[in-house]
Amino acid sequence: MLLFKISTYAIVDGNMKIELVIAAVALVFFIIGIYLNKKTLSRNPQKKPEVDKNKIAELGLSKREYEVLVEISKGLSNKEIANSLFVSESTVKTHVSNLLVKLDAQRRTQAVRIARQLNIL
Amino acid sequence: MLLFKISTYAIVDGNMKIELVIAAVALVFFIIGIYLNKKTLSRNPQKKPEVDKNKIAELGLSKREYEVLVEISKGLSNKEIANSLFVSESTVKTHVSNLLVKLDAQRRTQAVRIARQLNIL
DNA sequence: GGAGGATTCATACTAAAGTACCAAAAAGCT
DNA sequence: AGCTTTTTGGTACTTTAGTATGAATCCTCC
Repeated sequence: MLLFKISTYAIVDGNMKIELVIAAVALVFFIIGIYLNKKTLSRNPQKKPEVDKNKIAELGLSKREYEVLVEISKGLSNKEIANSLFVSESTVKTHVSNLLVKLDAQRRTQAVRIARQLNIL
Repeated sequence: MLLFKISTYAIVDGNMKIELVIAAVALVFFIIGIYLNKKTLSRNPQKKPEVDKNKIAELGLSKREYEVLVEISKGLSNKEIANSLFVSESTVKTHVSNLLVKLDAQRRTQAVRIARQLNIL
């Protein structure tokens, strides 16, 4: 609107060709159109697959169980997970077992797949 | 440009307010700007994480080995993979072993993770 | 038609994963 | 403090995964 007013004044002053003024205004608004459009599109660019905390709670996954799940998805063995979480391998196995039941999975690989589909990874 | 010419003629006919003409032209080009921008952005909308066939070849993964890899990523056991590919479990094990070496993975879960990072899944 | 990779399968073995069951701390909650 | 869930860990066991090795068949390419 401001730009529009300015262009109007330019005409009132009136020593330029009208076509030029129109061309200039058109160009300016053309660019503004592109600019605004790009901005709105980049504001929410991609629906980032964020971790769905609600679903985690819904499944009854405890904090520790979820941590183990994350480590599994990294491809770690039970022993490696035990080290990274500072617990025994027995503990990890317990968590894994419970986790598989809650995710309705038979294997850890399947657990990862299901977890991905549920957007909790 | 066509639109521009038309608007010029309208002025030559000259019985409308100049401000209105400018406003109209501005609006039209504004919309055109948005439209064109949206079109170019939707032409290549999202860099879809497509399977990188080159990388598969680069790793020396055979057709069958890759198929096994895909089944692994679905969370299937060796026995289940054997059934789905109509081969024995022994064969699957062979493929898995070779596949792990080529992907430089120690476990199938790790293979899946690496494969994802390489965009071959 | 022979060379070589791919696919198939087997046996025998080791390692890892997973189950079942139990039980003691630790942490939260009211 | 008392109750509940979580976290921890153990033993014992079964199952699955993975390795090593060897070998037959199939396919393709030259």
